Amino acid sequence: MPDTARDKILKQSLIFSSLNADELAELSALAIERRFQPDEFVFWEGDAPDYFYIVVEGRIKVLKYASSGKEFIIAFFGPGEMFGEVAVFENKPYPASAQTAAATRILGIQKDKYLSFLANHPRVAISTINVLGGRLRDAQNRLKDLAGERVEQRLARTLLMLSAKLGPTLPFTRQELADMAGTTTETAIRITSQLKEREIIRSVRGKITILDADKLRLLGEGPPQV
Amino acid sequence: MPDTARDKILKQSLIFSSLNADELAELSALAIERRFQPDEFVFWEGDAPDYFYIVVEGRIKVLKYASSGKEFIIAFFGPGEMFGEVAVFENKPYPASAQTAAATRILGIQKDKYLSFLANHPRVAISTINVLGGRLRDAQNRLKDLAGERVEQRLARTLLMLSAKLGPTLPFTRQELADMAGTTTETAIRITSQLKEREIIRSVRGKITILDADKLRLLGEGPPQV
DNA sequence: CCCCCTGTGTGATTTAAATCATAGTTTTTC
DNA sequence: GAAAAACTATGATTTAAATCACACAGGGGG
Repeated sequence: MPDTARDKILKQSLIFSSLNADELAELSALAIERRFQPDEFVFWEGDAPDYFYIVVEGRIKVLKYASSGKEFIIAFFGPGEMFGEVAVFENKPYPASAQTAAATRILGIQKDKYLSFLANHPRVAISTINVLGGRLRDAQNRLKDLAGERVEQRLARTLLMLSAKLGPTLPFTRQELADMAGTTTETAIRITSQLKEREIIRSVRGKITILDADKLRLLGEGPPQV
Repeated sequence: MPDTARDKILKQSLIFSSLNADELAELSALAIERRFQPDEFVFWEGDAPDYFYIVVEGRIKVLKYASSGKEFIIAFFGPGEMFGEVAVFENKPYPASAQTAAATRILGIQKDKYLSFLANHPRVAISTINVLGGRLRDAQNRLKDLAGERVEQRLARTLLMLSAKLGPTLPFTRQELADMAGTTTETAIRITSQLKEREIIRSVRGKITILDADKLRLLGEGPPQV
């Protein structure tokens, strides 16, 4: 049973863009589709990794919990992006949980099937390496930020990172922002309020629009007192 | 000119273990060797990524600087481990600097040559995916720690992570430990002094030996007050 | 239509950890 | 073999950000 939306997503996905129609069909045949309501969990940290996933429609939040229960958001993923891959390529339990942030359709491919597909499609393996490389680069940047930058700068950089991917209008609450930047909701509210004051951002409930990316960049780069 | 030490390292390296003698020779022919004194820089953050590297002998420290100048150590790499790979697979400047931590020999392979080698050796590509997956997992764990755990726990986890790789005796100063855990030298000294008091670790200048990994794990996992 | 929950906003207080300061001790260097 | 540098140590003080506490607005669901 052909599903055009599904194949279109696969084709447009960064990892599979090199595949021709036949190969896409082959891949598509391996996949099963799952549908979720908002806020459902696709898997939990610690689960055995049977599947690796690609978002077809909607939004996935990947997160971990600190020992205090505090949530840390590793990333949001949208259509065409893969998630759950770390566990699969390592054959260890999922290192984080995945929760839908909206009504979401995803494609799941069984670990073993995907690994043999990879072995037979070197270009897909290379793309996978590229995607993982990019994620590793991002993670290392954030590590440095969390270890050495202050909250205001971390928030500024988080906003910039998000807008590089999603454009100037960001569909996140202050709480989500805080959970991505490693701070508290109150602090995130305080700082974004200042940014509104200075007309660097605009915001309505659950949405933040970046008005002046340059100023934000300045804020993120260095301490204001320098 | 055959170099047995060099070929041995390649063979033992996680990424190349699947290659046979011919393939190893092919790879070896692509590589050039570079030698460094301690504390020299192999590349700087922002440099154009011409080469990707494998450590033959010695130790490489990969690090980034916060805007304050504070150093954050992303990782140490020893014989058989690759570094500088993120930049190469993404064709962007090196996202971090690499400095030798001892007299060090490394093998460098030109980006383009390595990419075509990968394309022709799917098993190496798969191994690369595995290594990147592992590093991504580690990075995400550390992100969560830096965002949500307190310094004592971060230090405990840093020690455990290191000892999982290197054994119970760790060749690091308090300063290096601090730069890995995202804290200051003074704080790292204070906390490790407490750990010595409680006979969880032992230490001499520049070396830390873990005596009681279980207690350390307990410390790292949860807040003591729970 | 009203209630409730979620998101935003702000003030007061606390606290963990950074910063500043000083010193002893071991290793390296000239 | 003396001097310098690196590492460890510890006390006092400051500070950024968390925590606690309360209030209000708007949107969605019953």
